[in-house]
Amino acid sequence: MLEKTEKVIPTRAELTRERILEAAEGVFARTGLNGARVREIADAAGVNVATLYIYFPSKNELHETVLERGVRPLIDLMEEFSSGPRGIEAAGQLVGAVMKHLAARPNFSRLVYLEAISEGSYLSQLARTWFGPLLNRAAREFNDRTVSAPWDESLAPLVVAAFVHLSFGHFALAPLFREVFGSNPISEEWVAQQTKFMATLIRQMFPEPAEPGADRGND
Amino acid sequence: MLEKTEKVIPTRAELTRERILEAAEGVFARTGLNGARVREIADAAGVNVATLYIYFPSKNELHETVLERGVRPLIDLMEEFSSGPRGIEAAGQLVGAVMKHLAARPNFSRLVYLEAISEGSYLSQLARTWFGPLLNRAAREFNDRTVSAPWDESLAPLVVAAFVHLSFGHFALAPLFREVFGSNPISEEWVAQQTKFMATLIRQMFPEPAEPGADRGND
Amino acid sequence: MLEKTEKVIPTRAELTRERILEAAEGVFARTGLNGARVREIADAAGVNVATLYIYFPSKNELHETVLERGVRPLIDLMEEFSSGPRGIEAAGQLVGAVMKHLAARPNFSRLVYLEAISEGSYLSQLARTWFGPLLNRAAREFNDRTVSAPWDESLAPLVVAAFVHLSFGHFALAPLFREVFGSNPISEEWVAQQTKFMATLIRQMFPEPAEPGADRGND
Amino acid sequence: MLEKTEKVIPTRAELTRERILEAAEGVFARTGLNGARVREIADAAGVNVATLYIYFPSKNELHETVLERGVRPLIDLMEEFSSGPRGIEAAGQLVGAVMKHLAARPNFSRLVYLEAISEGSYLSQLARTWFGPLLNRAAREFNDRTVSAPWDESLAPLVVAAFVHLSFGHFALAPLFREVFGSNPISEEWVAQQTKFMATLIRQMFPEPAEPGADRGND
DNA sequence: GATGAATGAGCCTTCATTCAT
DNA sequence: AATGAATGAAGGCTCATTCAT
Repeated sequence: MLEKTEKVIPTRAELTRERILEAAEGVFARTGLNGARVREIADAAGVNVATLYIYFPSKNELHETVLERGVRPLIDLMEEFSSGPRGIEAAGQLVGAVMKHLAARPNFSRLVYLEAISEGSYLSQLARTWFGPLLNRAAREFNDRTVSAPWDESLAPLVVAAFVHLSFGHFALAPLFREVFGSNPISEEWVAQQTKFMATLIRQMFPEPAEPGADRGND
Repeated sequence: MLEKTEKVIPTRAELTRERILEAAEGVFARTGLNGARVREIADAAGVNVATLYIYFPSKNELHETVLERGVRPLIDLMEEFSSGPRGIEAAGQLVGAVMKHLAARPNFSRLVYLEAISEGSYLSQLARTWFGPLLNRAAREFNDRTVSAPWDESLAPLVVAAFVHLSFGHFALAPLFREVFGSNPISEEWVAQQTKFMATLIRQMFPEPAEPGADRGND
Repeated sequence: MLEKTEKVIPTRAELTRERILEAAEGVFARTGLNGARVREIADAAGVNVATLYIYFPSKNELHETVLERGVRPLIDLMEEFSSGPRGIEAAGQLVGAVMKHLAARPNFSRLVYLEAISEGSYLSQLARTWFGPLLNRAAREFNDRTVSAPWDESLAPLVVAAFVHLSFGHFALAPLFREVFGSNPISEEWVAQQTKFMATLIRQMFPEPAEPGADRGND
Repeated sequence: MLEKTEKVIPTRAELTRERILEAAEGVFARTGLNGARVREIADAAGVNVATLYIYFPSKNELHETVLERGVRPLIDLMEEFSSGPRGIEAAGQLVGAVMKHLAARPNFSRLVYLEAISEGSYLSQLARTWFGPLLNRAAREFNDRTVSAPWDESLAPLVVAAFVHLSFGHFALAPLFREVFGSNPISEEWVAQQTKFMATLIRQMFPEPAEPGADRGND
């Protein structure tokens, strides 16, 4: 777990700042940077608009801070795992951890998608600090390991991208699938199933024939 | 197919209308409904703002018309396939056709994602007229057919959703992956690979070992 | 009556022009010059907006022409009477004739009021060509004739103004009184009564006890 | 009387609001609701347009508030008089009080006329809350009292309407009569004369035969 | 530190007017 | 003579942002 004991008593100002960020995340996720109204964020945070401007110099910077606040835990996660062991097990655990984090902040996935679709100014930062390192490392690992048809080296980017689609996309497109299937993709059960689904896919791609006794029965 | 020979000479007005729709699709895809500036759309279409309002009563209705124009071909596609044969081959062909259509209109995927993320007013229409019927049918077919572990019935929604992620998401997230991998996901090669990847996944899920002679060679 | 036999066959263009003027009068009366929409006038006249601009160079000039068209008969009326006999009988007849004309074009009274209230550009023209000559002559005549208390010379402008209020105001304020009294001031009966009321006022102000046999029967 | 001592120090916001209302009354009176430019009102009030919209949600509602602000004193006046004594004296005093109020706010008469002519949305409210009660009561009183020819019951609405014409119309048509007679109807002298004129008319209509020595010779 | 009040800039929309057919 | 198509110039209204208290 992360250090929860350090920040013992948050200042009143820190609380206000946090409330604003929380409110902003929701509004940005729902309406996008352009559609978001500062007034609405301030109202949702329970503060005056002028107060909001004491904490953040502009709507754009607030938006950026919201994104930063969202990736930071993911970066921590990645670093944690990148120093740990590799292999299918580790991959599965990373996927699980990411899914858990995204489930805790469903708005973040939407923010990332909005940023990507609109080619926002924070996109390249996102690519550089998280998606880039993670996906490239995963692709390398995929290539180091893959052997059997039908998978081959050229598929690496697609495969790792697929996991982004299945994780972030799961939360970003949740409203669509809720409408289509009548049940909420963000519910614990669905998230758990989606996580399991991704783990299954990993195992399907890397049969791990060498390790007897493990992961029997899948194809 | 539908009459393509009747509308030989489009009216000047029809051309203008089409130009506006085309321009609007691009702007909406890049900035979302809220962020889109009518002025920018008009400029991109090469018409005066007032002209735009001769053809469309409001920005919102223009947006809706753009979405309608995007789904209609997909609906046609679905109907065409729903009356044809079923099976893995057909599924693969549908995936291919959809990918081809999405590749031809990369903006449309973005529009769908934006609509889903922002829970726009057209989302339920999208769910009702296309995603709903298609995905539910696909899920049923998946369940009719699946047998072997690790796949089971409860996975059906996730699996069909996965194909949405891999197709629409491929185009919607293109800017991110371009940044990450340094090459353009919308390029013909990548689209072809992604299509093949999805077909591979289908075959992996439905091994079809029993039916000799059927569905041969579709890879 | 006025020459109706001269304009035997009006040109098609003349008819169009007349239709536009007629429509414009209604729209201007209801919404004022500023509030009037050229499109609405054209629609009411059953012509294209561009057509309207063939007949009238601008909305303002159309407005002015409408006003001109409205005063011209009144000017004729005044000239007719100014060359005729004077006296109470004549005054009563003029009032009756004016009321009849205003009743036939209830919109015109409104236009005059709108022009006066907004101090429109045609107001001084109205004052110079009609209200001025008529009211000043009437005031002079009032002074020539009045004798008995409580009326005295200084009241002349007020008295003649009163007749403007009671005639033009009757039609201009018709919507208010319709609302208040539940019956339509523009109806024939009410107009007749109002005319009679004004005649009574005239007689009250100028008792004419000396002239036996005069002013008989006009009540 | 109402508490005039309570609101000792008006808020800054209250002052701004009042400034806007004052400015709006002038602009609306001159140009009508349709012709009025919000920008012009704001400029006249010395505030930014956005500020205006903090106080009033729309131009229409501002207009309505201006009208309300104008009638309220008249309603107070009416209530005051309706609980007092009746008779010619009282009628004369009411007329005088109304004239005084209208003279203090000459724009209000114009607003009423514009609303009546354009059959605005506030007209029926005006009719219900002020003109209706007042005129109907006056008409009843007229009928209760009148006896002698040439006045008879059916004239009641016309007679009370006449007083509206002579009071409100006096101010609404002021620009016209200024142009015609070369002197300003809104000047104190003219207003005083017009008030006296109306009082004379009242006395003419109700000779008050009981009081010997008064108003001899008219009828 | 927080807020009520205010504003410049800009956005969606409409309007009077023109042009090509 | 008439019209469908198009436009420059506002107009009403909102928004991100600032200032005085």
